Amino acid sequence: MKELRIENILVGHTIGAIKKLYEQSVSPNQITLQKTRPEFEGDITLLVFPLTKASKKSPEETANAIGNYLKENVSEVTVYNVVKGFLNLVIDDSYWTNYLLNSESRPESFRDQNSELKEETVMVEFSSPNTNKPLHLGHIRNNLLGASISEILKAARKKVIRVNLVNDRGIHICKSMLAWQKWGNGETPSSNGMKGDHLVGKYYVEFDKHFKSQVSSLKSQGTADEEAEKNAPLIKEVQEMLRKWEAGDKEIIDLWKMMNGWVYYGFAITYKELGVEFEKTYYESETYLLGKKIVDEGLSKGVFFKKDDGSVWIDLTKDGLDEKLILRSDGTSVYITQDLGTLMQRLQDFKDDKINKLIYVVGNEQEYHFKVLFLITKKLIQQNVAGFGSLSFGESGERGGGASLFHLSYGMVDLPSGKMKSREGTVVDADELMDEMINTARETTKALGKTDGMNEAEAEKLYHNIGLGALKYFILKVDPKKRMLFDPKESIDFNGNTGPFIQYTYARIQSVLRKAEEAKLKGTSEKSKIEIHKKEKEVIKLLHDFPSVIKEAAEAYSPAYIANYVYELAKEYNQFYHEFQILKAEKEAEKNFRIMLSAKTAEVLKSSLKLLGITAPERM
RNA sequence: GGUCUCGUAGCUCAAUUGGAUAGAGCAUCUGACUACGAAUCAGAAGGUUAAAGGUUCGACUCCUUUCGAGAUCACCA
Repeated sequence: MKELRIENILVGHTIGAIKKLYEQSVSPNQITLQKTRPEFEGDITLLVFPLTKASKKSPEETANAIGNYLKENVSEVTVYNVVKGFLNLVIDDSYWTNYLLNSESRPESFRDQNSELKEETVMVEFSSPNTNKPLHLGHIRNNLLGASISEILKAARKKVIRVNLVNDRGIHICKSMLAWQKWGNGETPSSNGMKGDHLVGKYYVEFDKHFKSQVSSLKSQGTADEEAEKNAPLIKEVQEMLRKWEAGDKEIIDLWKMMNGWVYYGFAITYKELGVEFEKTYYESETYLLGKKIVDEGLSKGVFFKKDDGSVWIDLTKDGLDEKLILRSDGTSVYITQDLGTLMQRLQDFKDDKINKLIYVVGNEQEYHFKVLFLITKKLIQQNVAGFGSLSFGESGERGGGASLFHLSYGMVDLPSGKMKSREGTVVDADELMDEMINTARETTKALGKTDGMNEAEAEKLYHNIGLGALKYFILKVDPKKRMLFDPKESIDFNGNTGPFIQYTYARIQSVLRKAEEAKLKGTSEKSKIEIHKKEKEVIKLLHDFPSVIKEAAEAYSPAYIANYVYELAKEYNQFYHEFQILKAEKEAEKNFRIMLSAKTAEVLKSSLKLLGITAPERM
């Protein structure tokens, strides 16, 4: 059953007021409502400035007239006041208490409450690791964003398909392979106990070390910089290895399969630790050939053109860009070729799901790449290449506007020393960072003596939840578009605006609720009997905001909206908790009402945390 | 050099997309546990929103210029 929300009621009646009072019609988007600032009396404020065009009266006069109309016609509006062009409306307590009694707070329930949201199928690509090195902090941001946005979209009535794209082939993969072949002495993850992805990463660094020393010795013999980098024996060897790989050389393929196997085993552990899952994983090695087919067809239909050396290009000069390479002169594919193949593969695989939107969660360093990819897709659709013409995919990377391919471009995670670079060893390793967080959680929890009555397994699970809660919140609370700074020397906090703060608030409420149950208090309330206090109303108002916060977060693709909201709610509740007694309240009705308020708050805290991929512990 | 982002308290981040006196946390200082859980709460201090113009009822937000930081412009991914 859908409740009519007060905002909708007010918008409707404000339009009515303008019509009645000034014989003008205004559209709903001209009506702006906002929360009343705490220093003024009221719950909701209507901005009348935009309406003075219709009224042709001063803001104050207009505000008073509308205020009067709303008070007469909307039973929920009890009192109003006007400050400059701001019309502050007081909403009757019964509206808030009714909301509290009737609301449902599981994210799934908002699928119904947010009924104006469109139901559609969205594919979200994220993670997208390379198999030549372990995951680092940058990948963590990517994974957490992808996972969280998927949850948020689900709560906003979308059907979500999460996909990973593993970059498992190419020259960089061969570098690790060659280095292992030369200097590995048959070392394996089981022989030295190293996690597979870390072992392979070690040889990627090893390659670079030897390569650099070859380059510098060539340079000291008088070779020019560029020449040295092209002619170093190691680079020649690795190129030869890639050719053999593409030719299907058994020895090389076996080596590749073995080492990638190590990496996948390592990744699986990291993903499990992070709590990230996918409906399907794609491998570049399985889609790049399909990309080449698209290029062939595009060539014959005039989307692409061939240069004398055999390389294939697209001319994007009319679109304000450049000529862009699609296929190398030796016929091997590049990144963008593979992306086209993967796109087509996905559309085929999920034909029955009728995908409306595909979101690529990829860093902002690749904005140019996606601009090009989307433009190429548009041209392929126009020429009906590879069946693209029958699809509804658009070209736009712009937010909104019904665009079907969207690059969710997020900012880099920087260290105080600047950008992270794998080869230079200036990365914050994902596994190490998670371990550190869990250790800190373990130490802090023990120091606070919170493990009483827990067995070892429960305690370990708790440390994991808190450590990862801190890490996830730390990363997700920042606007995805903005770059963020991480200082490894300063450990992530557990106090203040943090994940554990919210988890603690939840656990504390659970403790109260357990005691309430022991005391056989039901937590229901006859709303009319009690007077609600300001702080209680503030909490209810925040609970009331939850559905619209989900909607906004989904539209902006921003988990930060959820993080900011849930922090606000936890803070507000804690203030209430300190100010009022719950189980020891004077009147029975107050007790029940406050238990109810606490229980609902806990539900929303848990639901919000879930949207961020964070677990709410029952005790901590 | 072309294109694109960004610049808010000492530090890390907010500001409902143009709305009221720019808010939080950390760090610093002060106070509150014999209490339904102190990973909490209350308070103090901290700002010419990089700078200068402009647009309008109203600008951290939009436009122009300057300064500063970063990304990108590969037969890399």
